[in-house]
Amino acid sequence: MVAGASNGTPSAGSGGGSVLGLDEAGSGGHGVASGVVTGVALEPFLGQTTGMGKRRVTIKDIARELGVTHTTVSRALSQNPEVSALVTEKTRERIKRLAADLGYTPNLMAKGVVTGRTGTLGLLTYQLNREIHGTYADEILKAADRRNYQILVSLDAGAHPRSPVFPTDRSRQIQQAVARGVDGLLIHTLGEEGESERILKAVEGLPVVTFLYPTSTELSGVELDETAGFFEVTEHLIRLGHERIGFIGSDWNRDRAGSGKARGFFRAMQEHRLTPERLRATHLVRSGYQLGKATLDRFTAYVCRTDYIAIGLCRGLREAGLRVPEDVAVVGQGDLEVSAYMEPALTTLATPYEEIAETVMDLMLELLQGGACPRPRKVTLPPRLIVRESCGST
Amino acid sequence: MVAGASNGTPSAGSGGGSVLGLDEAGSGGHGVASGVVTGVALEPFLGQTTGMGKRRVTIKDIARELGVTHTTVSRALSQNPEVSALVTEKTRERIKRLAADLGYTPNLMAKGVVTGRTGTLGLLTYQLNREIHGTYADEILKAADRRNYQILVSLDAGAHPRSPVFPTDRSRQIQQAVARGVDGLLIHTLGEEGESERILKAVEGLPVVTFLYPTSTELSGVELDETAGFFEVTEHLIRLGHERIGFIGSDWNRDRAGSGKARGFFRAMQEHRLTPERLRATHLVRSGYQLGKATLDRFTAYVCRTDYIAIGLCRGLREAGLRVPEDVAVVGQGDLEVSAYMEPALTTLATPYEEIAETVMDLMLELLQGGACPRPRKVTLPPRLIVRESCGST
DNA sequence: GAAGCCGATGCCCACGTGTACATTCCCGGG
DNA sequence: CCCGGGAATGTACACGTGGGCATCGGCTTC
Repeated sequence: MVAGASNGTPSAGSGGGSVLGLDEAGSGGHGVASGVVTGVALEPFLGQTTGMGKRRVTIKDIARELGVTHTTVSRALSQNPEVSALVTEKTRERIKRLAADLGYTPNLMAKGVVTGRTGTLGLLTYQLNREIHGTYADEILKAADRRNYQILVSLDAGAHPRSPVFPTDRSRQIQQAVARGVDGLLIHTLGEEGESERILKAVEGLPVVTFLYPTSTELSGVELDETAGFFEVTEHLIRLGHERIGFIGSDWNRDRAGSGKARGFFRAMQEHRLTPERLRATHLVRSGYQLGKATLDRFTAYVCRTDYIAIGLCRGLREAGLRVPEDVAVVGQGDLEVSAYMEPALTTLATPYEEIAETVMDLMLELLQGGACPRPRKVTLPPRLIVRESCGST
Repeated sequence: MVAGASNGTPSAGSGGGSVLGLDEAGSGGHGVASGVVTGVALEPFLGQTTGMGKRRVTIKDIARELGVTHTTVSRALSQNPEVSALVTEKTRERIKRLAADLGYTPNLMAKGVVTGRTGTLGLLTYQLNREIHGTYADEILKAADRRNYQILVSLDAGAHPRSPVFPTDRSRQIQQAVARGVDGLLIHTLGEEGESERILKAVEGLPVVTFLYPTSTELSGVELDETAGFFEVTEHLIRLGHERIGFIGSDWNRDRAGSGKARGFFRAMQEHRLTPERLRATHLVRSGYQLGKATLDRFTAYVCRTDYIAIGLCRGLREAGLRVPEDVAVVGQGDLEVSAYMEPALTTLATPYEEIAETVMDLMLELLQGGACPRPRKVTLPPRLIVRESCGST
């Protein structure tokens, strides 16, 4: 069935169904049959191996060629300087030379069986086509690469696309990663209360670092200090002379993502003896847009939960006859790629992705070296205020 | 030293030194000294192993407990029905039961050492925070998951962020993935001419499937039939009565991404005896915007290389006093998440991400089973025209 | 009743690598 | 000259799993 029509005469215009064309997109479950332990297969079933390509070069090959034992070769190529010092300078050079000539690459699986370490970490994350999640993944991948670690990515396919924080049971993904032999797990945003316990149970003592919203007290994690960020951004507006400032938060009660942001806003307002007021937006651009058209001149400034909402809000306000930033100030959060290109360019709280990723990796390495899980550590990083045009500088 | 300020009083604009104490944040190369083979370390150097948590349960444990040999346990838990049938129903049940109770998870590394297969594939891709790349990654991950394969992601960190198709030497990433023991490699978009040979050399006979722009004749790949897509979309406009249609393509001569699109457009125009005309946009939204404000009523319809350009164009046209779609029709390509929410909602050529991912995985499995690389196969899939509002239906 | 056969299981080795311990070699001090 | 000692290398085993072959027991078949 694998064969596309590549000729130039396409078949009418797919006009019918949903505008978005999501048509219950199928390609179902692929019939996972006999689960061994938990009812899910951890690995594909590979028929009999048909002698795939040429065999890889091993240390034994090098040893035979040079008339030494594989032990000597192993030592000569060891990453550990103490060990590689055990072999004569001359022999070591001969070995390295031949290894390079033969194109030897160490078999990390074999190494993993022996040492129990693989140099691979599992990353549990959500849909990568979301700019934010994608950026986190990017930075984690880069940070890991700098430390010579590789990343096995597991997508939480069970998460509902509509809600960015939707708890699902990720123990299957965890189990797969563990079986594959990851040294530790990096987890993007925990789900509901029970999840940390489930995770801890599933990983069996493996180091775990969470990021973004790590609520567990038992797991190490890096958190974004949204309270501090929204405090700062609110103060920024107050310094600019605004007094009637509205906060556009989430309408989702269970969404813990909103609470820290609201807290920072409220705290700043109260500290300056101003009355904090809160609006709610469902999600994404459209919601902000409607709000912008409706609220008119009740406020002189808005603090938005996300850039998405801020973008929609700006448009709505403009259509309602208000100018941004001359009449109304708007700030967002997240610093999307488009935010800098908006007119006016959006003032926003940027997430320090790279710093977070670096910290996540540092915590992980710490756990990895510190042996049997020391007390879990929490790190909180503040977002960075990027002042552009949408709140009228000075 | 790792301790963020989590109280509500942020310390001025976070301008000063690094909050984390990472000082000179780079955390550079991690002191990769003695490259073994090519001068880059393939693995992190892990000090001596400090007895990490509790030992995993192995088949030997199960065997000892039940008074059988590990061989019997291995067979009982085998994925291969022929093999597991070798064990008595009763014994098999006892073994499975105990395995479940003990929380046994197979050590896939050990399995990998003996079978030469790991059930892991490497994915070489570009920055994931781009919606398009992220979506490809998402769908590849899902398709792999359905087949019980796991994905090791390598980012082409060397690629320049400005250009989506920037050739860099990815042999290091490939080498790492190979060492880690992937069964095959999925590669997003080849770079310049020489790259396919370099890749083939680096993988040493490992199965490779490329997607999006696979130019090599030696590697299997799944290609998007942009020519057919742009032919279809152009015909669609012609059917709606348009005659003066402009194509907004790339200004980058070396960008092979543009050529297929242009070809489809030109072919459709010529077939209907119309004069094809071509404009060039640098990149992204702004470029389309400027074009929209400038060209005025030279055309009644525009075919844009990407949705980004189409979005900018719409805005530019509107500011120039033209209504979309009443005065001018606009179509894009890519079906971004926002495209459906624009006003007017954008008519566009959607990429069949899921279908592509499924096909990529099918090709890969074919290579994996077919043994020593049969002739490389090419599959070409057409994009799907999604008719919304921006070209005025009927 | 013996030969043959098949089903179930055990024994042993292999995979590629790391490492504790044993061995060899070389050199200097007595 | 002998012996101690350290440096360089080899030997042997381990890691967890899979598979070829041997073994053992019970059944059928003549």
